[in-house]
Parts: sequence; C-alpha cells; structure tokens
Amino acid sequence: MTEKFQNLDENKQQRILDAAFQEFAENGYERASTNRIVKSAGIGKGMLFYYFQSKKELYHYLIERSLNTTIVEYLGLIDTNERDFIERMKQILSVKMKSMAENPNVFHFLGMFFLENEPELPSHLRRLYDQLLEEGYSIMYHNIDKSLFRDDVNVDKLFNLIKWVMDGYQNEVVNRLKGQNLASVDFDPYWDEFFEYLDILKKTFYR
Amino acid sequence: MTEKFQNLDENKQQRILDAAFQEFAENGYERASTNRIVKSAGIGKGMLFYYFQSKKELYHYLIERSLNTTIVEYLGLIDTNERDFIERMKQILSVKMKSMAENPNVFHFLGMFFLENEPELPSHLRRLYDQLLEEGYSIMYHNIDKSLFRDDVNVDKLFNLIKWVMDGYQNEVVNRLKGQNLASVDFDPYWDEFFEYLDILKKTFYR
Amino acid sequence: MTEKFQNLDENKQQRILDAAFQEFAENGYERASTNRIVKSAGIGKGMLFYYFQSKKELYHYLIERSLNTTIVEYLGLIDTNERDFIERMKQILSVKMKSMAENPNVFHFLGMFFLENEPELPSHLRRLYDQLLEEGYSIMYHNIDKSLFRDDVNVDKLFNLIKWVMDGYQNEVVNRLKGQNLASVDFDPYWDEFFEYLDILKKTFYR
Amino acid sequence: MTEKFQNLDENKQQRILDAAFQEFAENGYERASTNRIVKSAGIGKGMLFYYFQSKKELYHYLIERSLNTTIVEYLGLIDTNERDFIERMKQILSVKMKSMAENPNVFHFLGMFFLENEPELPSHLRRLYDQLLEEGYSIMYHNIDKSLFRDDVNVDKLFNLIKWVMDGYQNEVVNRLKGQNLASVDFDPYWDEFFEYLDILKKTFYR
DNA sequence: AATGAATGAGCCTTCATTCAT
DNA sequence: AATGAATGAAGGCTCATTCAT
Repeated sequence: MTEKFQNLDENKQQRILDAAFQEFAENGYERASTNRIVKSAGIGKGMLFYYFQSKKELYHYLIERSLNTTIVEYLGLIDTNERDFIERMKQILSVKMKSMAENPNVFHFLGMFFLENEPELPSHLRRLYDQLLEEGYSIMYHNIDKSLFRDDVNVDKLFNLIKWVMDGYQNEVVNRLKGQNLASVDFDPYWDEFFEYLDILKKTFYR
Repeated sequence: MTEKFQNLDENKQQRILDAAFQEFAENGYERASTNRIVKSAGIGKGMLFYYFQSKKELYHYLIERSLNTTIVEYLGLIDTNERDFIERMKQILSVKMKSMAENPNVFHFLGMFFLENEPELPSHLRRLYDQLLEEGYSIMYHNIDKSLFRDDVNVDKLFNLIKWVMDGYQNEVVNRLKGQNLASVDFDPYWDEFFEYLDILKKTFYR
Repeated sequence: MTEKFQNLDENKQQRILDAAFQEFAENGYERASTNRIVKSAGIGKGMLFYYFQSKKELYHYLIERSLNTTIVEYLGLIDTNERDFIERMKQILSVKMKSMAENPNVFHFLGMFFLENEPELPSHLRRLYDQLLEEGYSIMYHNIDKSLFRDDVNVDKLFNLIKWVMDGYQNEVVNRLKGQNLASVDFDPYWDEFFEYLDILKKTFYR
Repeated sequence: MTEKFQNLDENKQQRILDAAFQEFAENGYERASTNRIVKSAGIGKGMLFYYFQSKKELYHYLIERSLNTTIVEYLGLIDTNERDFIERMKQILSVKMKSMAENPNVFHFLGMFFLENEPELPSHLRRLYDQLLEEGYSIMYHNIDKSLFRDDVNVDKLFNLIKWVMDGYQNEVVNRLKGQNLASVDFDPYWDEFFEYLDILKKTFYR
C-alpha cells in the first residue's frame, strides 16, 4: 500500500514525515491540512496522494510508524536486569524524556493520537497497538524482584499505585510547563522533586 | 446575550445543549461543526446563530454552564466535616462518578475543555474558572486531619500521591469502559476494587 | 398596498421612515438590512412585512415618498417670477441645500437611488419619475427672460452649459467634503466661490 | 501573489476578468458575489480563491489592473503638443469614449470605484492612485496656451467651467444611452452636438 | 395588530481529492 | 514520477421572509 513512499530516498521520506507528524500533532486529524504538509515538505500536491491514497492512509501510516519505530526503539533501551520496580520506572521515564527531546513531534503526535479517540482503527493497527501495550506491560513488570515490597499488601496493586503516581507527576509537570518551549527548560529541579516522591514510595511500600 | 436561548422551552434547550456538548466534547472547539449540532438538535440552520451569535459564544456558554451548574452542584455535595483525607477523596470520586453517569457528555465536554488550552477566555469565565480551581482545592484539603498520617514523610506530598492514585484509577476504569453506555454499567465491582487500593494507602501512609 | 402603513399614527410612521431611509441611504438596496431597520424603528420584525409585504415594496414606497413629498415641496419653493436664469438656478441650489440640511437622510437616499441603476421600476414609479423630471425642467426654464443672453449663440445650449456648471461645482464640493459631517460645515466660503463662477457666466453669456 | 492567475491562458483570464469587472461594477464591493463571478466565468467554485486568496485581493487586483493598464494606455494617447485647452479636452473625451466602447465594464468598474470611498487601500494602490490623479491633471493642464482666453476673467476658473461642461455633456449622453449596447451606437451625431457646445465655449471664453 | 422564533438560501472561504499534462 | 490546476462539499455566518402565538 505504501511501497511507493518507501521507495523514496531517505531524505525526502524524512521531509514528508517531519511535515506530516508536526501538522497532525499540532492540529489533530481533521484540522490538519494536506496543503500545509506538502508545502512544508516541499513536494507537489499530487504526490502525497500518489504515495498515500488518502489523508486517512497517511495518518494510519504515521500511527504505525510512530508505534513501531519509535516505541520499539524506546522499549529496547530499558534494562530489564534492573529488578527494583521503582528504579525500573525511573529508567522508563528517563528514556521517555530523552526520546521526547530527540523526536518532539513524533512524541507530540502520539500524545495527540492517544487523546483523540478515533474508534475505527484498521485491524493491523489495532493488533499492533495491543501488542505494544502488552510489551510495554512486560517491560515494566517482568523480572521484578517482588521480595523488595512489604508482604502485607498485594504487590500487583502496589505496581499500579506506583505507575499512577508516575503518570500523575508527569501530567503535573506537563501542565506546569504548558505553553513553554520544552527545549529551553532545565529539567533537573523536576528530577529532584520526582526523586523525593520516589523516596516516599520506597519508604512506605518497601520492606 | 443569551436570553433568547434561555427563553426557549426546557425541552428544546435540552436537545440543543445535548447536541452541542456532545459535538464539542467529541471534536474539540475548532473541529466541532455547527451544522452537525443543528442537525442533531433538530433545529433550523439559522437558529443557532439567532440564539448565540457565534460558535464561540455558544462554546463559552457551554463552558459557563458546565462549570457553574455541574461543578457547583457537585462541589456542594462534598461533606467537609469528614477529616480523613482518603475518606474525603472517596466522597469526591463518588460524587464525580454519579455526576458523570448523569451527564456523560457534559463531563466529556469538561474533560475536553481542560485538555485544550484556549488561552483567551473572556474575563468572567477566567474568573469563574480560577474560582472553581480554588474551591476545588479547598474542598479537597481544607479541615483535613494531618495527624492521621505517618510523621516521617512530607504530608503535602502524600496528598499529591493519593490524588494521583485516584486520578489513575479513574482513568483506568474509564479506559476499560470506553465505548460502553455508562448508564448500564454496574459500578459495584469497581468500587470494591477501588476500596482495596485505598486500604493499601491507609495501611502504608497512615500512622 | 400600503394602506396598513398609512393608517399608523404619524409618530410611528416617522420612526419607520427615518430608520428605513437611513439604512437604505447608507447601504444601498441589497446590503440594507431589514433587521437593522426594525431594531432602529423599535417595531417587531413581523410588522415591517405586514405593512410592506417585501423589502422591495418598502424600497419602492420610499422612492415614491421621497420623490413625491420631498421633491414636490422643494420644487414648490422656487419662485418662477425670477426671470434671470442664473438667479433662478441660484435659488434652486439654495432650496436644495436647505432641504438637504432638513432631511439629510431622505436626500442621501435619493442620491443613492440615482446612482444605483435598478432598471426595473414599477410603471407608476417610472411615470412619477418622468413627470418629476419634466416638472423640474419646467421650473428651471419656464418664464426665463432669454433676452438677457447674447444673441450670437443658441440660448437653449447656454442653459445646458449653465446647468452642467452648477452640477459640476456641486459635485466638486461634495467630493471635497466627502467624509465630513455636513452639519458642522460652514458653507459661506463655498457660496462665495460659487458666485464667482456665476459672475463669469454672466459676464460671458449675457449681453 | 497573483502569479497563479497570470499563468492561466489568456482566454480564461479574460473570462474571469470580464465576469469580475462586471459583477463589481454592477454591485460595488460588498454586494458583489463571488458565486456569481465563478458561475459567469464558468470556473469551479474553489478556483477563484486558488487564484486570488480572497475577494478583497481580487478586488485590489482589478483596481490595479484597471488603473494601470486602462488609464495608462488611455493617458498615453493624449497629445500634449496641442496647446488649445478645448481641443485638448476634445481629445481626452475622444480617447475616453473609444476606451469606454472597447472595455465598457472596466470603465463601469472604475466609475464604481471612484464613487465608493473605501479608505483602506494597500499602499501600492494608494500610490498608484495618487500618481494617476497627478498625471491626469498634468495631461489636462500642462503646456496650455492661456493667452487664447479673454483676460477679464480668471483663467483657472474657466478651465473648471470647461471641464464641468464636458463632464456634464458626457453624463447626459450616458444617460440617454443607458441600457443600449454601446458597441452598436453611432456616435457621430453626438460628436456633432458636442462640437456645437465647444464652439459656444470658444466664442464666449476665448479672446 | 403585533411579536419574534423559525427557516433555508446564500455569503466568503478552506479542504481533500482527482486528473490533464 | 511529478506537478499543480480544478472540483464541489462543507465550514461559520447573515438575511429576507413566514408563521404560530
């Protein structure tokens, strides 16, 4: 379906992807303009539809590409030899932020995608999506040393609690920084604050 | 400004509000179509602009209405004599879910509104919004008995942890139920599960 | 056709006429808004169409009324005992300006009407229009003492020349004053300038 | 800005210009309908905005085009070696009428433009407009032999009188011919009549 | 007589998609 | 492979006119 696009030289592919990721990330699916994409990518209007058939197919290709490439790379960086759950989560967050800094508009795109609930994904994307949720789950919880946790509570529930706390802190920071250019932000104070929360979790959830 | 709308009979007002809340909730401000709203509300094309002057005025009216009516009602139900933070949060969640079940699209609308950061609210809405944030804060934290918590960690951070856990659990449930008609859901098992999480928090965060 | 309007009490008729004359004068036929007319006249939307059937009928009524009433009054003030053509023209201009000061929006309306070339006047208006042109002609040229003019040129042609000069000067002044509020203009210098032109005409065209 | 339009084949450009000039000429800026223009030009609804971006840009293009092309051509035909003012004016009128017969709706358009006072022209149009007023003035009055006129009246005032007479006669003719197709009119009798008026002016205003 | 809510055509403009070149 | 001109539906909004009350 998209071989025509894949046969393009690397450079042009990248220009198109950059333009498209950014346009969709900033405007969401409906409001995104194929006109702006081709202009920003420096290609003719007809080619976009020669490569992709329709706006929707382009969108799906971006979803696939961002899930596949980006998340796969990102999950591969997690060291599952680390058996301490909280340390593992720290790693995940760290990789996430590095990746966000490297490919901001792919990340922005994925964020937009998770927010918009487009219900009718084609099945191969549905499958890919589910598979990645599962792999993500595995990378979070596999080979964790449960013996670190206190034994008077259900450990799986503690996992959830910890995950929610990390999501919550992340959202909190995103909200505080809303509107700022992330490239210019010094994240160190946020890491320090974050570690204080993790210390509390260790103190209360670990043996 | 909106008297013409307010003078309509209850029934028609409701049909328009339902249509508009849902359309904006599902699409956000820009992508929402006034054409779809009038069709779904069963009114003529011109009437929406007879009642509201512009799409933006309609949107602001919905914000005001959802903030004022819904949240005010909802905050009023919280009993601030309950001094136990976790019990207080339980109440809040309970009221929230009841309200969500009663007015799902108003809730959905507010969720969308909080996510889109439209910076240029008219000042009366800005004020209303700030006031509600403050009242919400007060209703969460005022008159809480901090002596229930262990004294070897910062209590304010514990508050945040608890709040994030509750948000996290809420999102989890919303995700699990996505697409189902909330009116027909039996929430009891979710409450039971939720209480188990709260028990853990009590066991670990309280003295 | 318009008896219903004619039966209204003087006061309300006047409010409607004022509003309508002004709206059409400022915007021309198409752009004029019946909404603004009823709001400015303080009547309900339905009544305008009860009195007049359609926007076009209202417009035609205003044409009739402005031609009939205003121009007839204005023509009646000209003293046809004045046998000097140039003095007669001076009178005409003077009456015109007085009338313009008294009913600025009726005048403005007529100006607009002459500029817009709506070709399809109903026949009674067509007749009225032609009749007034003729009466205007008669009031300009009847009982003029042609013996004042030099006899080596065609006097009727001189009449035309004089008329065109007066029209030309009038346009010139209107252009110079474009955008100013006419109520606040001191017309004396224009009269002085105008008389200088008339002196030239007398010097050159009279014996 | 308008290259896309300029690249069209001559024929289609002309159809669009004809349609647009006529629509604006007949209705003025606000009332003119882009819908009617595209229908009358036989192009698709979107193309007008592909060529011109907005109704306003199209309007400004027409102004520029009519000022530049038409008036520049027309002023270039005047022979300023003719030192007799009345003969010079004859020339001007002759060129004007030829031009009016060739491009009646461009002429009509310019007439409409001079009547509507849209104050906010873009500066390049403002400049063009001012420059043409000046050139027009110069072409009328430069190198005129004032010694031909009688010396007992102000010559500049005589110039004005002559100009107004010519405008007046022109309007008179336009009014008489209103509604007829100008291409099929035999103008000779009008020229003859006109020369009679000029003879009178010469007889009375010259030494 | 009087109101003003209701309608739907029309306004300018944007957009995804197609197609001649 | 590639361009960009062409299309027409849809966007928010205004308007003359009608009609239930």
